[in-house]
Amino acid sequence: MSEPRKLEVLRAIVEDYVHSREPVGSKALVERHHLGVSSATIRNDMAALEDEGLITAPHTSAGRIPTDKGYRLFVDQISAVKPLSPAERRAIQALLEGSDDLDDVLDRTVRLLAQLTNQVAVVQYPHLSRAKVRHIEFVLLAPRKVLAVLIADTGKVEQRVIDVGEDLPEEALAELRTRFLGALSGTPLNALPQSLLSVVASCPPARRNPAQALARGLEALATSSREERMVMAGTANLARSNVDFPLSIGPVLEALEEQVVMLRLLSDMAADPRGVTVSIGRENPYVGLAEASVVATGYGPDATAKVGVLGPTRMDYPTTMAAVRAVARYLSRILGP
Amino acid sequence: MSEPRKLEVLRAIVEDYVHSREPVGSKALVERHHLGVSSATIRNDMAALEDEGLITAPHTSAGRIPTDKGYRLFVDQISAVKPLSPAERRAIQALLEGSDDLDDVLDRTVRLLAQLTNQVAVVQYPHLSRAKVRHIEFVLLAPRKVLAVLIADTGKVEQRVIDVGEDLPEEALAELRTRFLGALSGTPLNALPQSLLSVVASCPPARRNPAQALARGLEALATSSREERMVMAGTANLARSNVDFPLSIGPVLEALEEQVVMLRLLSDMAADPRGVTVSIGRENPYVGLAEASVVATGYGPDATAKVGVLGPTRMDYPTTMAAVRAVARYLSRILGP
DNA sequence: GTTAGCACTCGACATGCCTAAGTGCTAACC
DNA sequence: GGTTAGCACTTAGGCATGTCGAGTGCTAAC
Repeated sequence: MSEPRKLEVLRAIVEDYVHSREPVGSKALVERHHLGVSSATIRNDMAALEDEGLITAPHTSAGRIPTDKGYRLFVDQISAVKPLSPAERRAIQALLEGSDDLDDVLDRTVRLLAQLTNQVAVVQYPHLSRAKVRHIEFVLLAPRKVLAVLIADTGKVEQRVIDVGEDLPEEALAELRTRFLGALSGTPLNALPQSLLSVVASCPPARRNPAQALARGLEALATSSREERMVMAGTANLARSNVDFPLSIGPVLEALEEQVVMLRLLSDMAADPRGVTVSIGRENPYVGLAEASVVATGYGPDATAKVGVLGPTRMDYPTTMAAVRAVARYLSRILGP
Repeated sequence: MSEPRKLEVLRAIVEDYVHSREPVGSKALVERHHLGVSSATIRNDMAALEDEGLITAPHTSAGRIPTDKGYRLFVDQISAVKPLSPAERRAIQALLEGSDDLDDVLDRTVRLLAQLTNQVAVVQYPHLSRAKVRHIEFVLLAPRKVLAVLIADTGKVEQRVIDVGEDLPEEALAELRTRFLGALSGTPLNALPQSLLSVVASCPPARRNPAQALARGLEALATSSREERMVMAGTANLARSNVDFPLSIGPVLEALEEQVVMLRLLSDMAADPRGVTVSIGRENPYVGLAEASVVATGYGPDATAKVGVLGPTRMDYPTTMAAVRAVARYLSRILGP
C-alpha cells in the first residue's frame, strides 16, 4: 500500500465531497480521478485512512466523508493554492480605485470577499500602533459626564463618555483640555499611558481627581480601541449553505453577533508560514462553530489586524485561501504607504 | 351569521396558529375556545372569512391560516395590547441603571428587545436636530486627503475623508480650521448649510476651492449623519424560526445586511395613533421581506428615530407590540432630559 | 341562522419491496 | 507484499400501496 497514493486518495475524497456534498465511494473515485488502480485497492486505502481518523462513513455502505482531521491534513500537506481567475483579480483591482475613507475601504473589502467566496467575510479594524495623537477634545454632556474624543493623525477617531465623579464647570474643563492637548499632542498612542501620568501629576491638586478620570478614559481609548471593532458581510450566504450546517445556522449567527467571540477567534489564530491560517471545525474554541471553518490572515503594516472568511467545514479551502490571501495583500497595499 | 362572532373566529384562528404554527380547523377551534356554537357553524364563518381574503387553506382538507390581510385586521381591530410580565418590566427597568454612553445604551437596548421578543431587534441612532457644532477638526492624511471631524455638543462625533482636489500645506489647513471653527462654533447643525456658504465666501480666493470641498464634506456630515446608522441584535433568532420562512432566511438576512433597506423601511413607517406601527408581509416595500413583519415605533424627543422588531408574519403581535412600545418609552426616558 | 350528518379530499404515516451504491473479506494473482 | 476479482452483506432511498385522521362543503332538517 503506497503512502503517496493514500494521500492522493484523501485529496480526491476531499475534492469530490466539497464539490458534490455527498459521501464519495471507491468506485466513483476511480472513475472521476484516473488513479491507475482498481476500486478494491482504493477500498483498502480508504479503510486505512479511516483507521487513521482522516475520513469516516456516515453509515454502513455509504461513501466516506473527510473528518476535521482529514481536512487539516488536506490543508496542511496536500492542497495547492489555486490561482485566482482573471475576473476575480479584476474585481480586487477595482478596490484600489476610488478608495477614500478607511470605513469605506473596509466596507467594500468585506463585501467583495463575501462575494468572491460565497461565504461570510470578516474584517477587523486595523491596529494603529504607530499612530500619534492629533487632537483631544472634551465635551461636557451633563454636570458630571464628559465626552472624550481622541483623534489620531491616521484619521482614526475614538470617543467615550467618562464620569468625572464631580461637578466640573465648563472653564475648568477647557483648562484641562488645553493642558492635556499641550502635553500630549504628537504622542504616539502606545506611549500614551506614561505621558498621561505626568500630565495628571502636573495638574493642581484641586483638579487632580477629574484629571485622573479623564486620563483613565483616554488610556482606555488608546489601548482598547486597537482591535475592538470589526465589520462583516455575507451572512445571507450562510442560509444558502443551510444544508452544510446539519443542526442549524443559529449558533453560527450567535457567534457572529457576539463580536467579542469573533475578535478573540481571529486574534488567536497564529500566523502561519504559508500566510493564511485555517481553523477547522472543532478546532475552533467556540462550540457554536464546531461545524464551521475560519480562514484568516493578517494585513496591514505589521499584519496584526485580521481579515478572514467563515464557512462550513465542507468548503473549498484552496480557493478560499487564495481569495483571502489576495484580498489581504491588496488591502495592505491600499492602507500602506 | 353574526359579524362579531366572525371576528372572534378570526381572532381565535390567529392566536391558535401563532401558538401552534399549524393550520387550524373548525373542530379544534370550538374545543379550545368555548364559542357557544358547533363546528359546522364555524365552518360557515370560516368560508365567509376565506371569501373576504382574511384566511386561506394551504390545501383542500387542512385547516386555515391567516393571510396578510387577516393579520392586518387582527392587528388593527381585534388584538388588545398585552401587558408585560413583571419579569419583563424588571428587565427593562435595569436598562435605566448604569447607562453611560449612547452606544452603550443602544447596544443594551437592542439586545434586550431581541431577547424579550425572541426576534431580530433594530434600533436606529437618534436624530439630533437640536445639536450644535462643538468642534471641527481637519486632519491631513495624505497630500490631498483631509479627514474632517465634526463634534456636536450632544456628544455625537462624525467623520469623513474629503478629497480637497489640490495639495494643501499643513499651515493652510490650520488656517482654514481656525476660520471654520471661529465662524461655526455653536451653530445648530440644521443651520450649518447656510453658515457654511458665508464661511466659504469669506475665504481668500486662493483658498476658495479647498474651502468649498471641505464645506461640502461638513454639510454632508451634518445632514446625512442624521439617521444613517443602526444597530441590531438577535439574528440568531431567525434561524430558530426557520420553519416560518418557507423558502429560506437568506433574503431576510440580505435585507438586514443592507442597512439602507432597513433604514428606509423604518423611516417609511408612518406614525400610528396607537403608538406602534406594523408592516405585514407583502406590505413591506422590500421583496425579500414578503414573509416577514416589522413592528416599530419612534422614540426620543420627537420620536423620529425608530426602534423595532422584525420577525415572521406568524408572530405574536400583541406581545411584540407591547415590548416595542415599552422599550421605546424607557429609551425616550433615558435619552430625554 | 344553526346544526347534524355524510360523502369526499388530501396529507401524513406505515408497510413492503426493490434497486443502487458501497463495504469488508477472502482467495487468487503478479 | 501489494493488487485484484468476486461475492455476500448492509443500508438509504425511491416507489407503490393501503390506511387513518383531520378537515371541508353541502344538504336537509331544526
